[in-house]
Amino acid sequence: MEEEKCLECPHHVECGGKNIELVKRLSEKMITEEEAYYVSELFKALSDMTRVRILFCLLGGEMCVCDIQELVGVTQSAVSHQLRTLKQAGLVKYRREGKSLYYSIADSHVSTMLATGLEHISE
Amino acid sequence: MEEEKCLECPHHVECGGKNIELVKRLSEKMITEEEAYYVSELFKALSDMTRVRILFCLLGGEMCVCDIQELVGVTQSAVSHQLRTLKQAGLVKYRREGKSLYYSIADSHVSTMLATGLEHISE
DNA sequence: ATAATATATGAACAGTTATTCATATGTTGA
DNA sequence: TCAACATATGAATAACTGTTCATATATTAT
Repeated sequence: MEEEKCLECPHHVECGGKNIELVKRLSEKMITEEEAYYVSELFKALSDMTRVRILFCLLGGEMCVCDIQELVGVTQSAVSHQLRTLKQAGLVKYRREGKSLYYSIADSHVSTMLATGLEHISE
Repeated sequence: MEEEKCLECPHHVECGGKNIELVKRLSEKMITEEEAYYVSELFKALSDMTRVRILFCLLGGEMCVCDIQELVGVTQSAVSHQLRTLKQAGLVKYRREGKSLYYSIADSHVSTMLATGLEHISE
């Protein structure tokens, strides 16, 4: 079999070369490094058990920090640190009412991701 | 104002006590520790830039390791390690064809989560 | 059987992360 | 202004994670 050498990606001659077109096509409309970074940062905010539990609390409606602390069962400081991470990732928002801060889910994407994640592990 | 002491959660007398009912109701149908753990592990698998880029590659269809390596631009070893993480999280599956292993997205939940994540950061 | 190719794996190191502790900030009522 | 409460923040530490390097396994062709 007369093998034709591929100058651009010689590797694929070895690999069979079948996917050269696919690879080239995809690499053009591939997600950018920047997008991939932000997406991974978003999921990183969802990658901790305490934060997941906080978010599932908030699915029931807005809640102040001390109530979250009560439900999740970790220290005030830990909750506060984690809420900051969630806020920075755009997953929660808050409003002040007197001495208390009421946190809530930022938008419907968050609920969707949590629901989909829960579905996925239930299989 | 005559304050009534709450024996169960004295804390909430200070916090206003408004949310005692909410907290109690939610804590019953709260996500379990086990579920929260698995959900967080799932998102942890999505929390790395390299793995996100791999998954977005695979949205275009199944692909062998060397093609992924080409598109993502990291070493073979790194791709392989990350594919293992993705496989363990149930995010990808694979089939063998000759010397090559063809990886693909495990199910529609994965595409949903990626799409929702990408939407979320685009705002 | 041997060589070449495709992929996986284990160990090690550098970088990152979650919690804890102590303390600071902001709000309310007296 | 002061005390009490609700929450945030900074530093420190222990645990975890991703990459690299070297090597192992599996498949195919000769």
